[in-house]
Amino acid sequence: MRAGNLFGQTLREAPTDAEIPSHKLLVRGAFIRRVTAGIYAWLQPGYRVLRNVSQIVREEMDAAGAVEVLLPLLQPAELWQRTGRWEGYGPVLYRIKDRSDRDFCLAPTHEEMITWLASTELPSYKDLPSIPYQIQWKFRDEPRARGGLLRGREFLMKDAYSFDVDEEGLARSYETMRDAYKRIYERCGLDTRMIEAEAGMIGGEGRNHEFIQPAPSGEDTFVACDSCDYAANTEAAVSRVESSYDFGDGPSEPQRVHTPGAVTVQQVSEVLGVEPRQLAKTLLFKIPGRIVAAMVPGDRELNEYKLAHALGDLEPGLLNDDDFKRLGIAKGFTGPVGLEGVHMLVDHTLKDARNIVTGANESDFHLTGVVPGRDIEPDEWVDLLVAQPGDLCPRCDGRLEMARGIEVGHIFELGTKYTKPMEASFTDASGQRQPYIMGCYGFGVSRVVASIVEVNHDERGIIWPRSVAPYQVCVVVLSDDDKAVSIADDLERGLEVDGIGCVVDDRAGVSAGVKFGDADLIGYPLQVVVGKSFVASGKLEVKVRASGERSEVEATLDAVRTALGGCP
RNA sequence: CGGGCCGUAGCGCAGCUUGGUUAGCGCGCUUGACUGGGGGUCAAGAGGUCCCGGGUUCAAAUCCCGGCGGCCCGACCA
Repeated sequence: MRAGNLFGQTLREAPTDAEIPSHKLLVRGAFIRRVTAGIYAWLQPGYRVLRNVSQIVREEMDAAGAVEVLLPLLQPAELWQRTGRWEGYGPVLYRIKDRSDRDFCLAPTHEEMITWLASTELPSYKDLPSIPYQIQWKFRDEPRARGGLLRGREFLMKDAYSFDVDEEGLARSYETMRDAYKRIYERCGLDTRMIEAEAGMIGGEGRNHEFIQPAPSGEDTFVACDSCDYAANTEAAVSRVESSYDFGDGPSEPQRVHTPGAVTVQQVSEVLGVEPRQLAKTLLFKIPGRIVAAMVPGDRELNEYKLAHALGDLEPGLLNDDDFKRLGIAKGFTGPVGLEGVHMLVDHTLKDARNIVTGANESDFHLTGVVPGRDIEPDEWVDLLVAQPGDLCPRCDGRLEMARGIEVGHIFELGTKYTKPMEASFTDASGQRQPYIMGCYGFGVSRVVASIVEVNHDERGIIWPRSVAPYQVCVVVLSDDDKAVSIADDLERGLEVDGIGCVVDDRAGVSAGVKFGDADLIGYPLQVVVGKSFVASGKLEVKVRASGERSEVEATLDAVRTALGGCP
């Protein structure tokens, strides 16, 4: 490939809308162009990287026994109505009507489609297990697209789905995919961490894990133990709280104190001259048919996912002002004592609490000296806290640390979540119809491209690992001497025979500085310089992009291959 | 959906406060010359619905109203 034939222009400055390194560098290097929020055109080098990542995924999926298919992007509403996700997906689902007013959507994921196909293609237990997968575009009308390729409204995903006869089979499929994922990330030059996670919109009944690439630009926060391998998304993390909420003997019964206008934990603790942790927050939620109170220490956050799980996976909504008015509850002064007709969940760290402060259920008043178990009788003691750095690990005596990362994959044991409502079943050995036991395995292909750049760049540009680089070698031609031109041709041809992509930058009238700048920005793993020193001495200069190391080598294909072998 | 900021040439920006020649600058692009190992120099050019609509005014990029689009933080989410 001649540098002059690439479709695209490198930019010296990144557009203002780009903030994170991968977005800036991918745009500057002419890998991608923004069309509108969250939608990108892939230019030639970008598309090559995307294909390289896809190919690694394909090889590992095939090696793991998965089989590649291709499912439609445009799907009829009926399919989605069967699982309730036509409504459930809400505004994130792109909806379209055809000429006769039938509803369609652009697929945000493909569980419905693959499950619908399974019944006809996998009728017998003899057909199982089966793991179809595809590499296909997904469409989600995100509330906030951001970070270039990190969160797009259109993005490329590898999605695999496993169908098994029973839970044991699912566990095996799950582990097969998990191991394949580890190999894929490694081959892409990423150093991901597998963590426990929330299942979210995909749902499911069993295990689910996220693969996270640690990076400051990542959107996910996770906690990790400093001494064992426990790691979990903050949404799902379990932790042990070290500090005690026992504030000693207090009065023999709660005391009503005047706290005019003090609504927040901060305000109340200032008015009463106590630490925020001596307070307990009582938050009220509604779920169909009842009101729920959730109580946590004043210095801690409530984890709404944990609350939802404690309530049988119903989604609790915070009470609004009208609800408070209707129920006659004093907003800002809610407390557990005397709260009638609500289901009360109290975080288990408060089990041994004594002498704490709560709302009095009366405007401008709080109660001090409250003792859970004596003054209030919770319906349930449960874990309701968002894990914090410094908390103790649930598995060992280590401490949890917090970090940010990019979610580059998410795998789920679904069980029968989709196969039951869609009546997808096979015939077992005894002739009975059974729902498939299903798993699904998402891998963000375009997001991985961005993640690789997040992790592999410097102030000059991208540093692609060889495995995914758009081209592995750039021959920078700085002389129009016949010898220089012909060695560049020879190298390109020779490398291409080996399947090694090579760009020859022989653009006329372009200064050496521009060529070097582009080569560094685009991030070819190896640069080979053919200039006046070659004309004079017959030696080539090679530069390893990652280390910046330069050396002189013989002007032979073998010497260049050897130099390339020294690149990451 | 809440808070903040922003829309002027392909990209980055100035001009707007205080309305008034032909709307400017850098990069990039075109042509020519020089140059030729880290974004080089000189000269000449091309390129604009000043986001859209309405209003005020003799006169609007500039002031007012409404809309659309974008970015960031939060909420939410693979």
